[in-house]
Amino acid sequence: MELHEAKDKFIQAWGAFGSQWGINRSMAQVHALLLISPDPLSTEDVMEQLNISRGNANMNLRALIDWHLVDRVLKTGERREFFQAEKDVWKIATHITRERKKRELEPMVRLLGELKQTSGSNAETKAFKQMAHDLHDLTSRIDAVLDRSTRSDVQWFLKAASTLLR
Amino acid sequence: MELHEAKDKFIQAWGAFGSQWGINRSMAQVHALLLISPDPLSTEDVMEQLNISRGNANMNLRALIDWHLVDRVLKTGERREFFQAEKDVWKIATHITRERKKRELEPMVRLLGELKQTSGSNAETKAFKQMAHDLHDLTSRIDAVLDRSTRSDVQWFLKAASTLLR
DNA sequence: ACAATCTTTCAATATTATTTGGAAGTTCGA
DNA sequence: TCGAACTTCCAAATAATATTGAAAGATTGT
Repeated sequence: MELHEAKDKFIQAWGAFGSQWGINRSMAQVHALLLISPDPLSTEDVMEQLNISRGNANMNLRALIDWHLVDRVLKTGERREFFQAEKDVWKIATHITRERKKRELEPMVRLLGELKQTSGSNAETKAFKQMAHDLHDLTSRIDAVLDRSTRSDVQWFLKAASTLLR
Repeated sequence: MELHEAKDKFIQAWGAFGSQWGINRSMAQVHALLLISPDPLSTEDVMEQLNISRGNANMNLRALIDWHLVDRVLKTGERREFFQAEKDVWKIATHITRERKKRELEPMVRLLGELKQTSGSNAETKAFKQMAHDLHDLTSRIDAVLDRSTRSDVQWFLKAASTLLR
């Protein structure tokens, strides 16, 4: 396959994949573009290559910086900023995981913790409390794991599971 | 907190959570409603309690059945169907994981496998191939783990990680 | 076979999310 | 301080997605 075709497929696929996971298509595409670019790109480069507006490029670049997936880079003698993606897939995975944990998992754990103390003891309330309890237990365990596990723990787990269990 | 307030909060939160993860709000809300209901509900019950149309209720119930998150139940002497959610949180997690693996992860692994063989050897192509290779490696490891890991493996991992690493 | 009751489909509509593009803001060097 | 070069903001436009509701399709008991 030719490079430009492959790049294009990758950008499209990453965009589609992202939008199935609640990340907007452009943000995922900008990320994809930076991921496979050997050098940092300017806002204009991103606009051109993806055919998106300046505002859109800017907003998504900022969001990616927020997520720690992209860094600003200054080139000496250049006024404008350049952007460069983190290329280490483990760091990418970690940053995405941490960010979503903070934004989505933690609030859910907190809510479930409250809900499992709902007052009452009829069948309906019992079913509700049981579910809140079980979900709280699962989500808080996951939360704890994400807090404490390191890259090497996860690598070990993935390796162990994918070889030992073969 | 009162039951009806708690139920409502849970349904809203589950709906919002779902939509951040690419699952539509109604599907997640129907799921939430069934999760906390001690008895199976009919389509009409779902329509009333969530204020959604018949078509919408029906479509999302079918989708939940597809995902193996909800079962049809027949009550003797009743013409219509009732619906009941799987209540075991581990089974819920497993079914969601398996389904998303099949729909999203597997196609991505396949694509990356192709892309990492792109022809060429200049800096741009090399950067691209490297990224495709790294992502393929990560995603296929995750894929392998999801294939082989059982409930008890995961429970063990979560427990070990959340207690030993404390 | 019919009527009653329930389920499914789908085109129209409504809602929500994303994108645009121009205006305002910022920074830097002369 | 000014103007050039760039970045950010945001209201309006557009696009994508979800929902409705009425009609068609099934199924069951008589």
